[in-house]
Amino acid sequence: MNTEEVYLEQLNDSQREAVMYCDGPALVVAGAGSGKTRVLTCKIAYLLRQGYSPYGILALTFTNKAAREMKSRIAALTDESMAQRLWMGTFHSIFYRILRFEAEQIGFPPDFTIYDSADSKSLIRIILKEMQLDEKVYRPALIQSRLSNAKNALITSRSYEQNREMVEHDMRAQIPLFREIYKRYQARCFQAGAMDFDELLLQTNILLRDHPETLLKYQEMFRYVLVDEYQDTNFAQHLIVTRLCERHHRICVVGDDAQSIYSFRGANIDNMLRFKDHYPDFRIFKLERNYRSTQNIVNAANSLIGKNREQIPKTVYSENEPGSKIRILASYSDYEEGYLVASQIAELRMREHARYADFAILYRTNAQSRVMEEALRKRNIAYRVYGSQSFYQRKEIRDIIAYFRVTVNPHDGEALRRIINFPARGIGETTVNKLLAAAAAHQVSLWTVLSAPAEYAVALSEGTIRRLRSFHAMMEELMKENRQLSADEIAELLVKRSGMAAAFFQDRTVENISRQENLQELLNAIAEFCATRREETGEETSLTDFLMEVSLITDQDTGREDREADQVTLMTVHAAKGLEFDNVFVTGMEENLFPSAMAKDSPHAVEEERRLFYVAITRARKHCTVSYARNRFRNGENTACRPSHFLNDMDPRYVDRQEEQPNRQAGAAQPGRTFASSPVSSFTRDVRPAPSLTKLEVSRPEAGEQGGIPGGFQVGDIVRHERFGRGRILSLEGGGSNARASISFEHSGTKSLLLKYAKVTILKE
DNA sequence: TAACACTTGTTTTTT
DNA sequence: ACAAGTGTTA
Repeated sequence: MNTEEVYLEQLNDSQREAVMYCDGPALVVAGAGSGKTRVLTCKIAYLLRQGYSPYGILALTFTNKAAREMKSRIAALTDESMAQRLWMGTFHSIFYRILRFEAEQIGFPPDFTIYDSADSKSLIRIILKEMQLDEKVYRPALIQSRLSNAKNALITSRSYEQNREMVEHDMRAQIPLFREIYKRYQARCFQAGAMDFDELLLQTNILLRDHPETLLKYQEMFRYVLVDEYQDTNFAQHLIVTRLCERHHRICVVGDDAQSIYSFRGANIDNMLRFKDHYPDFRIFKLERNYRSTQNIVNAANSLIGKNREQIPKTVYSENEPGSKIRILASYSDYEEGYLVASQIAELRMREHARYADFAILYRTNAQSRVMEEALRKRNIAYRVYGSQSFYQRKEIRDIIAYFRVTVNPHDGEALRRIINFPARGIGETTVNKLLAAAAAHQVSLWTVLSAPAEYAVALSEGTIRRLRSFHAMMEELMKENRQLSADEIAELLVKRSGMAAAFFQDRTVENISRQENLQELLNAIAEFCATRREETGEETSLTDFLMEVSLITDQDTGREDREADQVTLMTVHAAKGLEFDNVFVTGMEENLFPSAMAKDSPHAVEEERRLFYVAITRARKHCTVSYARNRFRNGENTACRPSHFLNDMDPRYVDRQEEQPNRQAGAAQPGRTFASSPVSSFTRDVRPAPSLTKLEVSRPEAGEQGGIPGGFQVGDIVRHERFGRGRILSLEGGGSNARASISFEHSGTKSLLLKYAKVTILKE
């Protein structure tokens, strides 16, 4: 190992093996906090050192943010230009790029734009209206998810009609016309030169399936393929990867089945579980040592996930300090929960000299952030809420981006509809409806009708025609100028010409000022983007290029991390995946909230919720607190809640339930009250002693099994246990991870403890 | 056509 | 509680 490969020394054995095995398909099962990203980045650096060209490496990540982070870590290991040249990004962004390049082959214009889910929903509603279907029966959200499922399964609108299973399902679900909706939806998207997220993956598959020479080109181009978060890939993504690697088999996928939490988006753990079927010559690497969390946190999380049936056997362990147990915080109401969490944060911060930035409050649904925010504000605790309404979801930003889209691709119907009368220019609903009807009747785009209303027999008043013409002329002019200008220049022009700038200047209300600021922020972002590209590549950035970046940006990526800002982080558990914090509060642990009520009747879904809870707990490095409320304000009314049964899924040995308060109802706390009558006790009663103890032990790591007693314990040692106090070791039995000690405690009697878990320290030998 | 009040549904997570 | 969609009025 030469000095250049010094980074390999920082890896543990299994990490290093995973990094250095490059001769065939590799499946890396990476437990939470096991250094997965490190393995991926080191592996890419290693490949580069082995002589792979950066252009020959395709690395697919789950979020843009993850890609950015990995890039910068690779840049640190190798150099900036290497990292820059890698094909690294999300499935969607990489294949958007490729599809634009190959657009001709799939019959799309190279400047095709992206419909985000709001666009796609609004298109669905237009189609429903057109077909005169009742939105209560054909619920747009349902249609949308069904569309997505079909596309993820690679069922095109044409094959859908021939798919008996699908069609019969729709009959039963009382939506027999779904296939017609699908057909029209596809036709409209095609006409608009637009693809939704799922279509990107579907079309990529079609491209690779129907054009063998193109497939071959990319197979040879991507000499090595890596996929992060493989457990979250759906069938369409899985198939793309399979196709790209089917010749050379140089593939490495990394994932953790225990953290698969996106099945609602079509993610399928089977992709990971069946990796061996696709690549019989594969090797599996398990990263089982958790470097992130204390033993208590890891053990509690293990005991929880042990309740799931479907999983790859693995044994995550920690050799960090035992740490404190998972604390459970019970409160009377969501309001009180907020108060308690805020107090705990303040207290812990003082005690541990922590920063606010070391804290995270996690919840199942975005709606829960409100109460927390309120509580934090009251205590003057700085915080930052992630998700909810991201920058790119704001109306003014969406509007200006719609202008960009139309400039690049005027047939983009959803974008055009957004801006046709914004800012108001006298083209009202009636007019738009007439244009839309004509477009549908003649099977052309809205823009085409707008360009020549008379040709499509649209009856309009003289004034309306004039206004349409003026709008049309303005857009044409912008499109023309766009050919000469770079993205930042045209953007600025657009803001002025469209009248948006003026509209926000009209009256200086608070909202308008904020809108203006947002607009300015976007312009700054574009300018920065262009400047960076100019520096890096020496080339000008077109509006199309910028749009490509921006269309696939999501909340997850907007995390413009002010690492400096000392703020508590508030986010959903989903959003927290991949992150870590010293102190984590998992809130709202109640039945029908976490696990979600939606999961109730599907064991599958409950397991996914449990994995979600697992993800939540394993974000914590030092302290993890789990809280629930007995009453919660939901959907405009107060609802009584029961604690989540997931709380009982954690082995009580790693959980501290002493905060358990007798609940305060009228009649108040009676310490001696019979268990059966109290709601609290029904909870307490469920705390079975070490329910899965034996199972857990059996599945513990065999690492060091051959060794003797870990920790150097000997019979006769005086030890201290966090809970039981001082004691003396009477005898030792077993070895390695199964080593047990029988300890006689001064105050708590004699107990037999599994040394792996027990928080025992030697006082005197 | 636009502004306003009213009604309605809706909350699970998101590339 | 809230947002989005609908209907009513000027």
